Amino acid sequence: MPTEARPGTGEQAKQHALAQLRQAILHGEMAPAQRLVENELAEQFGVTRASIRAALIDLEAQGLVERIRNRGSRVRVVTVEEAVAITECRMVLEGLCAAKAAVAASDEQLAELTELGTAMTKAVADGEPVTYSELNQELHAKVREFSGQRTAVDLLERLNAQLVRHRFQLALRPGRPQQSLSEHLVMIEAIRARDPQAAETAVRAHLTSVIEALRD
Amino acid sequence: MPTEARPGTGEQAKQHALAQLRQAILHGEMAPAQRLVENELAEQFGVTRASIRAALIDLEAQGLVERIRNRGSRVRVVTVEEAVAITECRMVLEGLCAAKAAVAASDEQLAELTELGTAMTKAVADGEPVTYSELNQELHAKVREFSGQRTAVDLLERLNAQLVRHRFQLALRPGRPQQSLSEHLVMIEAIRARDPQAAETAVRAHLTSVIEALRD
DNA sequence: GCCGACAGAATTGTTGACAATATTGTCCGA
DNA sequence: TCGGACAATATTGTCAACAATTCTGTCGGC
Repeated sequence: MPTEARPGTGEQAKQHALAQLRQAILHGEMAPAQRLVENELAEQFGVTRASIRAALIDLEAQGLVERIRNRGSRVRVVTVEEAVAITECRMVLEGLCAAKAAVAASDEQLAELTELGTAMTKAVADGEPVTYSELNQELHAKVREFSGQRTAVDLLERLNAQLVRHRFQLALRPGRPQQSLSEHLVMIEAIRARDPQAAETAVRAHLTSVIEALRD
Repeated sequence: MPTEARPGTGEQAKQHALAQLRQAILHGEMAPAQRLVENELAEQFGVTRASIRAALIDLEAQGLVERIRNRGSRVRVVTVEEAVAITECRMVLEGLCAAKAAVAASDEQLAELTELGTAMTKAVADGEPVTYSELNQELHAKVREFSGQRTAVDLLERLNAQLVRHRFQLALRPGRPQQSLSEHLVMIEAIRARDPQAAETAVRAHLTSVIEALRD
């Protein structure tokens, strides 16, 4: 998945440079259900309509945009129920990754997790929810990476991309970081102990809590 | 995901008619690593290259074909390790579905599962591995359907599509249907008992056994 | 005043041709 | 005979124009 939007020198594949459209959506620069007109996008990004078209097909497959026959494309809106369903899938898949990571991670990687844990603790103590949210994502990403389960990682990245909008809301909720933090620390500890069963349980407990929070 | 290939009357969207390419791959009509030249496919299916192109992008997102810059497309070959990784993901996701189905299924739906169980028992007794394999898939599909978890179902269908080639090999292995059958019956019983925990455990036990079988 | 039909505008779907790139085969020299 | 450079070929990537479809606004009839 070439999400690297680095059109700097070669500018060889403009269609890949259009993965910046993906970034635009992920960064919330496109309104929730904004219409995506191919011509406008083509002009905006300085490429041809065919490239935009290919990019939109890609994004549709990733569940980020919706395309209706002869009617155009919109950025897909994820309802709360969908967000819950997605998070349920995340729950079991990340549980799998955590269990694998507990077995497969190197000692250096374990140290990285520990480091992240202290950083997150500090972020919560300092009352910086944004920093915490970023560290949060980094932690989950590292666990996925250390699992070596490429299939699960692919699926999870696809799922996570659909949740950007809901994630922000969650991080800013008062009291939420505190609960989240303790759950994460349990998770890290389980992986450090190289106990796959405990790691999976911890991850599922955490995401169960996220689901409850999502339901408001 | 409009995989409905029904070009019968309108023949309106040729690009959708090209989802028959998907069928061709799934039915094994394309060699394992066969080259897929856009021009050839365009002529073969009687559509333009642009449509084929869009279809290939779709199939790439589904993990069925591989596309390399300026080099073309091939049908993706799934190694044994990948098949194991995919099945691990299936394991946790189907576990989720089974747990949900145990709670959400109607009594009629439970009856359907029971019926399938007896049919599978008969197929094994009669020594018909092909019939058994079909019933097997039907059972898994029904469990997914009854769960009402659309996200998980989408992911699972994507994953299953990548396993077609390996599935056949497995079903024809001597002794395999017998073991598989008993695992399936446990699974059905757990769902009928409306015990989500037991259902998830049963599914995971079954797919763990499949993974071991995959490893030869 | 309301409803259906019709024309106009906007947008996507499709087509064919052209440019960029990688592979393959060939030729020359050592 | 072997190795490297170079041309020929095949294939994908990109582009602009055309056709088909859908939506919008207006008009005429009831």
